[in-house]
Amino acid sequence: MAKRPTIHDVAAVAGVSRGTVSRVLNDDRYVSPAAHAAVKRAIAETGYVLNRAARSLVTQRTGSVVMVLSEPQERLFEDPNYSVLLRTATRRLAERDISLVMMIAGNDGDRDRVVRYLRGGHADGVFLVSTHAGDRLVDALVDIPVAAVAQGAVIGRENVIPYAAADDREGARQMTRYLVERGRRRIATITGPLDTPGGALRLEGFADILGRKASRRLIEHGDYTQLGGESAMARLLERAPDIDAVFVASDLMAAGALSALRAAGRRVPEDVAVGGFDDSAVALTTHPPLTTIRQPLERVAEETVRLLLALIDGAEQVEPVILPTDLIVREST
Amino acid sequence: MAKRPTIHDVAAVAGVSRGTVSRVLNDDRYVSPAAHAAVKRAIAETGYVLNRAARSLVTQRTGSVVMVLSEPQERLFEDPNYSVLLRTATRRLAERDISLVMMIAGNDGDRDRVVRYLRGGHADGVFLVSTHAGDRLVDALVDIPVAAVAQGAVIGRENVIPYAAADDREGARQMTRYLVERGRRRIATITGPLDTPGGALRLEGFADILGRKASRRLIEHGDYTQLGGESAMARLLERAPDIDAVFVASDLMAAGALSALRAAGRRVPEDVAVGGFDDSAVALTTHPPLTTIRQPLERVAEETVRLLLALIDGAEQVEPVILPTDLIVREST
DNA sequence: TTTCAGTCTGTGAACGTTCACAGATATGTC
DNA sequence: GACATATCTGTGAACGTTCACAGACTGAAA
Repeated sequence: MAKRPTIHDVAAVAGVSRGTVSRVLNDDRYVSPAAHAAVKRAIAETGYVLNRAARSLVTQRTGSVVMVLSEPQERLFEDPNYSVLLRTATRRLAERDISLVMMIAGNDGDRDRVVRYLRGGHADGVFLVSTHAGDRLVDALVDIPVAAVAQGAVIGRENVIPYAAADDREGARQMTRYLVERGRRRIATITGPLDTPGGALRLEGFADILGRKASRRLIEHGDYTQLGGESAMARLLERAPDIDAVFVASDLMAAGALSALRAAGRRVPEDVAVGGFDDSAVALTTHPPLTTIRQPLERVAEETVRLLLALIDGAEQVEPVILPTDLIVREST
Repeated sequence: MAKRPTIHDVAAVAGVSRGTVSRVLNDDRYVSPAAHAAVKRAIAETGYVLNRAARSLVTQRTGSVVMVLSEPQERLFEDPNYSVLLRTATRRLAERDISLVMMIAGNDGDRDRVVRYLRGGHADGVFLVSTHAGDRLVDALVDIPVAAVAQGAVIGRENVIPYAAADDREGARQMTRYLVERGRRRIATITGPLDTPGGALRLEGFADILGRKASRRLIEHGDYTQLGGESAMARLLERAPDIDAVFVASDLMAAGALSALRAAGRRVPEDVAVGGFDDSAVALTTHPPLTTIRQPLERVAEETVRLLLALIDGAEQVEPVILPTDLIVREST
């Protein structure tokens, strides 16, 4: 197993100097066509691959960004949205030869690890996913000279961390408006945790349409899990047995709500209409299939990456991006 | 924004030499308690963080591992198993201060990128996920001096790439045996792609129990997607209308099968019993909830990581690990 | 012919570590 | 008391790049 060829080997084969090879590698100006060709040929011949560590050492850039999942285990486990995010971000970054490092920040120990990693300059940027309001990590971030963006607003830090997100509030309005138009009169909602944008903003959208009809009695909170949705629905039915529709802030919770309704002997959609949010894969496996709000997740991920790259490239400031949602009507309403 | 402190700064503050600091950093022998304490204090005081690039340059180790998803987009999108894998691997590796880099190898261009990355020595190990038989990447891997393991056997390369996996074959036997015991007489199956272990081995397990009763007529193939399961079920019903049970090689496909059965007016489980595989989140959202085979995915991921770490630490060879599955009975059978 | 700007190339120094070695001190054995 | 051995510490060199600089060559303008 021969040693890996270095820039010196390439230079020797091409009959030029180290510097010229480096210039070719970095697409610098001022390289003669002849030298350029010779270097390219030498690279192919020797099978040379650049040593990133060596480059990093002098440039102070790493060519990598960290995706931080600030989420307790359970959700990550259930939520299929992460996959889309991960895949899209990996792809887009790979195009720029930037690699994506995964980190999980479920507890304070994890968080410290992330902070240490970033403080050590091991990454050029951070990509926060599903970060909750008040997350210490976000506060630590402002002291670290690293580009940072979030997928979905970080509640309370909207102006600190740029983000791309679906229009949660308008999406919730679309669904609520639709339920009203279908003649539903007593519409309840099951929200997500209120320290997440999906929790807070979707509730706001719901309230936007219903105004004072959105009474406390008709609002119940879930944790984005199926079981959470099920028990929230049960509580709702007990407190307000006369509801004829419910807007659930995620498809997975909606699946749970369907079980609770079935257990209570309510027919969907005849007795109670159920609207979800996400248009994830579950929306199709439930019976009946869910009417829901589709988020352009892939585009959200793409835009988030775009913002991050802009910051890494030196942009002083970037504007948040909010993308429109679509109402998808199926049989549950 | 002051410059980041280096090992020299720490040495100066602690009143020792570079070498001693390095020894403390690497838990080397031969450091006096006094020096050790002084260095620790200096590290805390200066806020020093090790520069990995510099270390990498001299040690030829990177402290990172690549997880390669060799999968076309669609599956990744739907399969929730990835999240478990990703989370568990990230956690376990983080404990050893090894970071996990994500790469996707959906097409040949991607694959070349991965090969180049590994050939460049940018990672100490590779973690293959859901690699299909005949994947060029695997062949390229043998020429590269990098530790490699797979989650799930790579069909045809079982002896080349060590792996950890659930006992697919025995799991399929458990389910098939159970269906037989419940008195089902005409049992069909919907397999996964036969170039994946989940496709091939689960079919083998099915055939192990049924013997010659597992006729071609009763075997249909899917692609692990819900839609694929739905159309496979439809084909099966057309070809063999008298079946009274079906073993589906994944929960997601089973969800599709349920739709097809409902569309054909068959009751589940009265007319046709349906058994899934995976015990993923979908198994609970379907109606009725699915009887299925639980895979110890978390342990599979842990074991895979363990094998990888062993190889990185210099083990010459490691043995594959196969973990037992459990039958989970719900209402679909 | 001289001067100048533009193009191209090579070279030394630096980035922040680890490693091998050499030297110094302490501990034990005959 | 002499010697070997174990423990501890500092130092120079190396890892493979990039960057700033200096010098050489070209062609055009004065």
